[in-house]
Amino acid sequence: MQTWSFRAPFSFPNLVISAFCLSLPGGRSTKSQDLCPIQSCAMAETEEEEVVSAEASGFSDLSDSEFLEVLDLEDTQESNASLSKPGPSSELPGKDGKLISLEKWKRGLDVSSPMERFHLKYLYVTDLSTQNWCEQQMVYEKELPDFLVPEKAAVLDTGACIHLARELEVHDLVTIPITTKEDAWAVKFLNILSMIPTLQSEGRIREFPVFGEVEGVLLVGVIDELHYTAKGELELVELKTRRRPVLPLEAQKKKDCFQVSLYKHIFDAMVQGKVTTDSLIHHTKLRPEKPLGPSVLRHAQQGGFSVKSLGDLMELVFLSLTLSDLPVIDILKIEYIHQETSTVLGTEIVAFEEKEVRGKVQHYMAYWMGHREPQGVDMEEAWKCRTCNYADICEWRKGGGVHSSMLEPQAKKAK
DNA sequence: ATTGCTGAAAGG
Repeated sequence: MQTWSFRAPFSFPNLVISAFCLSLPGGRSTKSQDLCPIQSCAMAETEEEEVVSAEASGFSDLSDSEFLEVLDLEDTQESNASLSKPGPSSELPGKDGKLISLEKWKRGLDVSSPMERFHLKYLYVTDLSTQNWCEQQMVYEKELPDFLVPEKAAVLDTGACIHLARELEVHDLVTIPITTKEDAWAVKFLNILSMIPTLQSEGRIREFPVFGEVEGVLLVGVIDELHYTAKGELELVELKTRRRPVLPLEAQKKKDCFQVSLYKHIFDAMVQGKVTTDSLIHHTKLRPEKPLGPSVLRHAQQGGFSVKSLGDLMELVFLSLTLSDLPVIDILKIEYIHQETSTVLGTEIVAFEEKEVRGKVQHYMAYWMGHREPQGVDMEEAWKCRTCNYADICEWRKGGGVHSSMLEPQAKKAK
């Protein structure tokens, strides 16, 4: 059983409180809720769903988080073997008839795109911002998911916890049991349907889901906060919490700017009606006619939406996005705050450069579509390797700034 | 006749 969080407006009727059902045997949940002391306090148990509210605050220490890292070890996966071996492998056609796996065949020939190789239907916005930091590192993370060193994990957990606390300032979280991906998307859509009117009436929402096809790939993300300023402009705020009370380096800022630029790119497309249900269905392979689960249906009804299928819900979302007088995002703001003290370390107002963003996205997607090899960082940014888990095995480093699969054997430094 | 398949971000 999985669960998804419905972001319930404080005015939402008939909220039920309930037990948390997360029981992935052997798996690790990365949900911030599970780590965050604020939530364990807030858990009350009655029937079937759970509401978390901001009232039970008072988090600060995160000693459980290291413990959770241990569970991560189960997450292993096959190590890549075929990558360095171009050309047909042992599974040639004809041998014992017809049992050739097309997938393996293509993989052996190195024909498939990274999207196919990693079995990805879509990418997260943060995949692309990580790619902006170091493409090669991002590839290794997909290829050989590794475990964060505990200290790094603790910083992430603290950040997640602070974000959760802020989210709970503007709505409750109701955990909804789901069984299918259609249900998961339905909850996402219900969140959108309830957030749009909230933004228009109250002027502020947090954790707004965005999605849209960009350069042929579906991108999915969540906007930290959207609000209207005193002047009536729509402002996006991305909060970045930091372990140390210092401003980020330029490379970090660049990555964060790119992240929020992507959000605007996608959000604007959504409210302009450029994100179609057909495109979404095409990429996600969702089945709009598949019946929704009972808990999702109940929540839809509670929200006043008379829908029977995911397709209905998608239509509503499309209409709500395009007919609610939502403007495009006027201002992109990043706030850096110190984790421990909440001191504001700095604020960036990002100038949205559409052409530049498009160019970068095209370049990044070219990798995902299999049109080019991944690249690591330039020499000047080799300092990034210092904190990279994959530095020891990195083919980019071995090649001295060129992917070693691109090097001619003889061409290697004749000294 | 059968469906494999993802909460995104968390920070450097």
